[in-house]
Order: sequence, then C-alpha cells, then structure tokens
Amino acid sequence: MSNPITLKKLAHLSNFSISTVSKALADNPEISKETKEKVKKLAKLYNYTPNLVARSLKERKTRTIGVIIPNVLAHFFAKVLVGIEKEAVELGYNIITCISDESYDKEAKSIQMLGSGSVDGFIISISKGTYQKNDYQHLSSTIEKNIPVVMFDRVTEHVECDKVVINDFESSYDATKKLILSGCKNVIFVSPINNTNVGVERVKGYNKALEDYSSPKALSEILIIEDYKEFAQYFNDYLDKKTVDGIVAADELSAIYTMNLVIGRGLKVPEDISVIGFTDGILSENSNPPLTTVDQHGIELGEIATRKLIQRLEQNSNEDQKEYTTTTLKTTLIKRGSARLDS
Amino acid sequence: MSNPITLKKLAHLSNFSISTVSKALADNPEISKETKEKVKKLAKLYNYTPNLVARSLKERKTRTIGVIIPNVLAHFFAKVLVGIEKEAVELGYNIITCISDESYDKEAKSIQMLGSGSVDGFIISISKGTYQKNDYQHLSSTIEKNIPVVMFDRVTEHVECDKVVINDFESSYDATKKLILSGCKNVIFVSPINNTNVGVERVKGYNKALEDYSSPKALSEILIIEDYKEFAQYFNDYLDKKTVDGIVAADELSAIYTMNLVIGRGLKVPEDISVIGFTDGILSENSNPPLTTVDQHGIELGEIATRKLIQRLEQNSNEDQKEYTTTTLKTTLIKRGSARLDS
DNA sequence: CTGTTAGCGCATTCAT
DNA sequence: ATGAATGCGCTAACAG
Repeated sequence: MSNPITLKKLAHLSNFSISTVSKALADNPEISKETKEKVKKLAKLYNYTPNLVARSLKERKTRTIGVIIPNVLAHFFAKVLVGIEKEAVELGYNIITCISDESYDKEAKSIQMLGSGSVDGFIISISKGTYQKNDYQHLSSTIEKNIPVVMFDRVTEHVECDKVVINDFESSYDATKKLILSGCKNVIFVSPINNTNVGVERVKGYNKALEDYSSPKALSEILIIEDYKEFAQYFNDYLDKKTVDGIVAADELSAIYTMNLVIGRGLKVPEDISVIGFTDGILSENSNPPLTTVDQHGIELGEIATRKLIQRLEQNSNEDQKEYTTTTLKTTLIKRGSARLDS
Repeated sequence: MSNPITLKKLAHLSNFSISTVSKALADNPEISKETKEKVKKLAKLYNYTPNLVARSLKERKTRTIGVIIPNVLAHFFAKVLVGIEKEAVELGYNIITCISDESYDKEAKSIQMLGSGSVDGFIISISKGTYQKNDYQHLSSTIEKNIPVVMFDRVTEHVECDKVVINDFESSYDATKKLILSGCKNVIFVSPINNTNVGVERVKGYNKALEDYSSPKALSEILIIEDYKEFAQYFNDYLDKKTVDGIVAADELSAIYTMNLVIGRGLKVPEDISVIGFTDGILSENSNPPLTTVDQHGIELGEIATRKLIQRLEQNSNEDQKEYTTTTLKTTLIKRGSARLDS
C-alpha cells in the first residue's frame, strides 16, 4: 500500500493525539461528543480503516479461523465450506482455507504455519493420509498451545476436542435395512473411503443391518474402491459371478459410478438393482435416474462447527473451560428414483 | 495461546539479546557459528515459531492472498480454487477465501475488510450482483491503494488489472459449429449465466457460428435459465412446439439438467439431440450418457492467476511497473457420449 | 560479532 | 476530556 491512512496521520490532521483519535473512533465515553464527530468526519473523509494486522498483534487475536479440508472437489466438503464461511462472516471472522489433498504432510504443515499466530482456531476434517499414519501430534500440540480445534465428519478419538459428525452407523444401517425390507436379497456395500472413521462406521452399519434383517446366506460384501478404472473392471467381473439387487455406496461419486456401470450392463435401476448413496451433491439430483441418497446436511454441519469454535474462542478465559462435546447430526434419506423403497 | 514462546523469551533463556537471537535464526552472517548453533538448538527445543502477525506488521506484507469467488459449489470455481491454493502454498502464501454468493454487497464488504492490511492482493471472479449493479468502485479503489488485483473468468473492462480468461467466444463458436457440421439443423443455446461477461461472450460465439454455418431458417434461440423449476416447465412447452436437435449449454449444470429433460421426454441423446456443455466437472464424466464438454482448465487457470499476482507482489517497487496483461487460456473440447460429432 | 534502539499501527493505562 | 507513554513480537539500522 502506498500511503495507507493511519491513526497517526489522522491525529496530525485533526490536531488531536493518537490516543484521542483512537478512542473517538471507538466511541469511548471519555471523549466529548464534538471531538468524536470531528474525528469521525475526518476518518470518513480520508477513508480510514484500521490496520487489522496491527490490531491483531495488539489484541492477540486475529478473528480468523483456519479451515483444513481434504478436498474441495468433493461436494460434501464444498458444502461444509459454504456453511463455515457463511457463519464465520456472520460472526465477524475470516477463514483461511487449506486443502490437505488427503495428505498428512500438507495437513500438518498447514496447521503448523497457521498455528503461529495467523488464526485463532481450527476447523478440520482429517485427511486419509493422517488416518494411515495414525499420528495426531500436530493436532494435540495445537490444542495444548491453547488454540482450539473443532473436528468435523472425519474425526478421531485420539484427540480430545469439540466434534461435529453425522450418525454414520445409523444412517448406513437404516439405508441397508430399507433396501432389505423392500425386497432386496443381496445388498452389497461400495466404498472409496474405507480408510477413514466415517467409512468404517458406515460399513459397520451395513453389516449390522444384514445381521438383523437379511437371510444368513445372502450376499455380504464390501467392495473397496481405490482406483476407479480398476474398480470398473473388477466390478464387472464381480457381477458376472454374483447376483446383486441392492447397492449402498459410501459416498456420492461411488454411487453414481457404480450405478452407471450397472446401467452399462443393460440392467435397470431401480428395477433390477436399487442404489442408495451418501452425499450432499448436485450429482445425485441430476443423475439418471436421480439418486436416492443420505443427505448429510453439509452446510448446517459447517455452521455448527463454526459456532462451536467461535463460542470457545470468545468465552472468557477466567470462566471454567467448557467440556468438549460431540454433536451428532441426523441425516435424512432423500428418496429419488434409484431405489424402490416400500415406506 | 497460553505461553507462546517468543524471541524475548529465547533471549532470556540463551543470555543473548533479542536481536542476536533474531539474526541467528535468520542465519545472518553477522552472527558467529557457535551462537547460531546454540540459539537454533534452543529454538528447536522450545519449539519456537515466529509470530507471523508481528512479522507481517513489521514487514508490511502478509504473504496472504484474498480469494473471492461467487460460489464454491460450482465445480469450475472449486477447481480454480484448488489451483490457486496449490500454487499459493507452493510459493509460500496463504489464501483467505470469501464466497460472494453472487452478491455485490458481500463482495464489496469482503474486499473492504481484507483490504485493510489482511492480504497483499486479491484474486477475484466477479459476482452476478456486481455485473447488475455495474459498480466496480470497490475494485478500482483497492488497486489505487496499491493492492494488486487479478481477475479471472468473470472479468470487466471497467477495471484495469491483470486478467486470466478463457476463449469463451471461440469455444462457443466452435462447439456450435461442430454440431452444425455434424448434421444438427436446429441448435439452441441454454444459459443460466447470461448476466456475466462470460455468458455474453458465449452467446456471441453461438450466434456467429449460426450465421456462418447454419441455414437462415434454422432455429436460433437463447433460453435463459433463472429458476430451474420454472425452466423445466418452459422448456417442455418449448419442445412441444419446436424441433431441436442440438443444444449448447453455457455451463455444466444447465447442460445436464437440459439433457435429463430431453431424456425424460423419451428422446435419445445423442441420437435425437446432441448436447455440449461448458464445464470442468465430475457431473459430466458421470452423467448418462457422459457429457461432451468444453474443458475450461480450471486448475491451471487458478495457478496462472496466482502466479501473476505473486509476481506483481514481489516485483521490486523501484522497477518499472509491468503493464497489465490478459492471459487467454484455450479450452479443450472433450468428446464423450452426448453429442455425435464428425471429426 | 553482539547489543541498543527504533518503529511497524494500534489499544490502553496512567497522568494531567 | 485529552495526551503521553507503553507494549504486542518482530526486524534492522546503527553503535559499540
């Protein structure tokens, strides 16, 4: 900036002292009405805006939140980001966004960078890489430094902090159960996220539903997707050998992808095979047939996470620290065309 | 932060002065090897990280970029964001993300906030609201304050700055032309973004292609989408009256949506109607049939914009200011299943 | 080679 | 009601 207008300059121009100007602009009752008016007029005239970096240094808080997500291209995370941004702005905060790209290194580095005074707290969903490494030191240590962390969706029990998740187990259980009750004999589970707690919970829900509702000799199969191309091959071979009439997919893309493979074989959805996916996305609304999905309420999830974090940031430090809490959001099954459901 | 370790504390602990510690950590040649080693060891031991806010204040730059996009849920913008974030991190910058949500007010407010010292420069794609209002004061004035701005995709000639765009006119011209040359008689254009320069350019390209290649009595129609539900109704009525065999859509969602309406009428894509969309998204790869699209290379676009901005940020202020430049990225037509194309 | 000093812009305590 | 002085944590010019 060539010549940013500062308090000092306003002070010169107005013939008041810096502190008077500062107080006047802050509507401090110590200052007389006339001075306030003069100063404010001048400030407006010169288009004064306080330097936020200086203020941050002084106040020792930045009113900025660090947001770390694995991947913005996944619609769910994009939605959460929308919720976070919206709520943050509402409450007077900015967000610094980092995309971990599912990598431990990038996640850790971002946290370490931003943790050096750039942000007041973090909202994070853990990367696959971090799960694999099973190392949460970077998170624990920021919490120890008294920088609050809120985890959402992909969380871990190894770190104590506020969390916001959805009822993964239950949702998956429910989806599977509904398929079975509406006549599916052989329901399989497809997942590209088996290396996250979220994926694991969804598998558990699936298994439990089979146990509770399916005949013992029914198909019970979890297909892990790592590479989509390889999976296509594998899945086609699989369908050559087995008869499937229901699919629960752990996310949106895998649901759509699987559905298209099914249709590509000349099978009909939902007549021959019913498909239910987990998601929040546009894909599902606009697929053909439209996908029946478990709505994860991403925007709301983001808002809640943000509120939790800011609440903690703004609580008086002499108050008792509130206990950490985990909020579980209930999903909603959105019925579209890809599954025949009774109820 | 309860007790962030600072230079001052390191100075106490090491019995050197603050400045010596500072210089030692910065590998300043003034400092002896032994001292450097001692200090660095201590710093590592206490896990010292410099306070970036203080450094920003001192250096008068934040190494942070403000990114303002209309909507992260649109895949194209999400991709650009990925490109920006990636390149920024690579070059040692953070990004503060604001979502304007297509609103002038939010856009202006974000810029004004962040322009007060929080960021060194901006990367922005203009909101629909701003186009409507036709007011670019908030942008011009930040440039006047010597905060560089790079605009991408949705740009305006009313502001002089670096820009990165794609060849919208040409791409649209080309897509339309290809449809006509492969036999489409009646190609219409569908757009939800007609209130942006991008949308306007694409319409122009469409019109020119009709002019150059289509028979004079062929259909020539631009359908504007404001509300998708209303559009569905309108479009169905439209197809009752007119015969269409080609559709060019100005973005991804409108392409998919239109295609699904067509299929919903029992028509076949691409046999009865060919569809080409503009996009960068997952939707197109996974639609049924997969959508033939104009790839806008969002990630690369984001990277280029970031490089341009940072170059300007880091150029010596005593050098001559470089001229503002506009980079035009060439799109690529990705042929999938939704259009019969000859070549 | 090391230390003292000043100052980035702001808020605030303590005089006056 | 106003102003002088201090310090947030850091860098760097200057002095020794």
